[in-house]
Amino acid sequence: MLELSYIRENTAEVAARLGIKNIDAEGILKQILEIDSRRREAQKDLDDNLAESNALARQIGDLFKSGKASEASDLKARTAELKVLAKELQEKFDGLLQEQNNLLVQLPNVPHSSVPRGKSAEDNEIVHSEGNIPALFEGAVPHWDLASKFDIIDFELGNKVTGAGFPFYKGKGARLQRALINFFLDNAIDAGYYEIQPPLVVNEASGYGTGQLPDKDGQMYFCDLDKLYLIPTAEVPVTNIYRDVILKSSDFPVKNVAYSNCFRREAGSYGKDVRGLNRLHQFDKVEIVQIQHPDKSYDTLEEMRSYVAGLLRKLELPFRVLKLCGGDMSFTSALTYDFEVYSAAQQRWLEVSSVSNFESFQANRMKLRFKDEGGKTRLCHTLNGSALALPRIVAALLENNQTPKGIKMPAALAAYTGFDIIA
RNA sequence: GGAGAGAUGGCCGAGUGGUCGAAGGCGCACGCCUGGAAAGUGUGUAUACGCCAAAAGCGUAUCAUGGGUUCGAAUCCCAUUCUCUCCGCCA
Repeated sequence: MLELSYIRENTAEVAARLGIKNIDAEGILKQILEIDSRRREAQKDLDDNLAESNALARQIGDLFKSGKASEASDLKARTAELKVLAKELQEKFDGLLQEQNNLLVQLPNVPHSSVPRGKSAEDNEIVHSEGNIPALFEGAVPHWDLASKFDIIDFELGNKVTGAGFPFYKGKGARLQRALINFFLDNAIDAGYYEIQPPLVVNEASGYGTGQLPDKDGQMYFCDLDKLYLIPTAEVPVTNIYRDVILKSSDFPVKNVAYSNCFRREAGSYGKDVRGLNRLHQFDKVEIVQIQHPDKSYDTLEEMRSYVAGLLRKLELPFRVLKLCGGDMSFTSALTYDFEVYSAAQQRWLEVSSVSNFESFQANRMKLRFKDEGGKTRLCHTLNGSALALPRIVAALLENNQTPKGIKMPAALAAYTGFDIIA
């Protein structure tokens, strides 16, 4: 959620920046400010009323103590009037505040000034490419065929036991998963991240804190009986650790890493996008989360970007980095880099990581603040990124490394898998 | 799941109807003391919103959450949530 004071002081700029996300916000901004001035007026009236009531209550107390009961009764008549009025004023104020919040939560984060304009994924800017696209041998097949050929991932079994999008990993497939998780966690720890194992379900306040709620309600699995949501990413519990927290400047940077299962309903997905491992309802991901001083968050974003690049390099996967255009960015992000690996048999780029700076957008919702050098309480900046999401990495590893003799593992992984070929 | 106890500031903890945003302690910050440190000592130390050009200052709200009683609620009543103890069940 954007800060009201920021909107108030930079209205034109907010409107212009939201234009990069193809949102015509002028109307809603105007509405917010109009309600804001009415809200403040209502608050003034209410506060004045309550101040008078409080003063009278004190007087009545004093009069009672000094035995002047009749004078006290006279004042009581006035407090009764004030009380009726206070209720009305309170309702008016609450209504306006509610109205204002309803509008505020609809506004997405303001994109960074470097974000390119654009409508869709077509308009994303490729800022980096690396690695060679492998030339596959005659008879190379997509990963879903490799999965069944070597019996390492079983989609049919998943369909039977649970449903589409919930595969079983078996034998060397399961070990490869476990190896990747450990590989990613160990790398993160070496880079200074603190490992956390979070709960896989969260309450409503947490969903709201990171911005999944209210606008992405239908994308999360929900346990109705207990009113809990299955997490779509570890970002949700790990960032919410800091909900309603005031950090010290010396706490920066907070660097956390968490491995978790992720659950996504993926309503509305279809076609080749969901084939094989390309889009699952349950998958594994290692997520890095940082909390930073506002002045340093963009340096941190670059640091995270180069960290993720390093992982892909070690895995010897060809990849490219995209700076997302306004139209393709998430609701909460100010700047996002997507990492895509080339999956050679499908002959397409697959998104395996998304690294974002949310600036103070999440922090404002969560009331995550810090005391700055001058002792002032300010909102922190939050960032996160996948490092990495497993399924598409597995897809690319299987496809790119297939040979007539089997699937070779990159050297960096062999120590973790305990084997160097799936045959 | 059954029975009971409880929820107060960063932490501990006092407070059972009035001047209580809240004693005291710890912690933290700054100063004094010291060759330096420790100890000692002094001062300060919640958050949000509003008024004000701004600071100072002032106002309002907040003692788990939401309602209620009262001129007045941390304190009384009701509901909800959570925590702890005992019993049961259990990886």
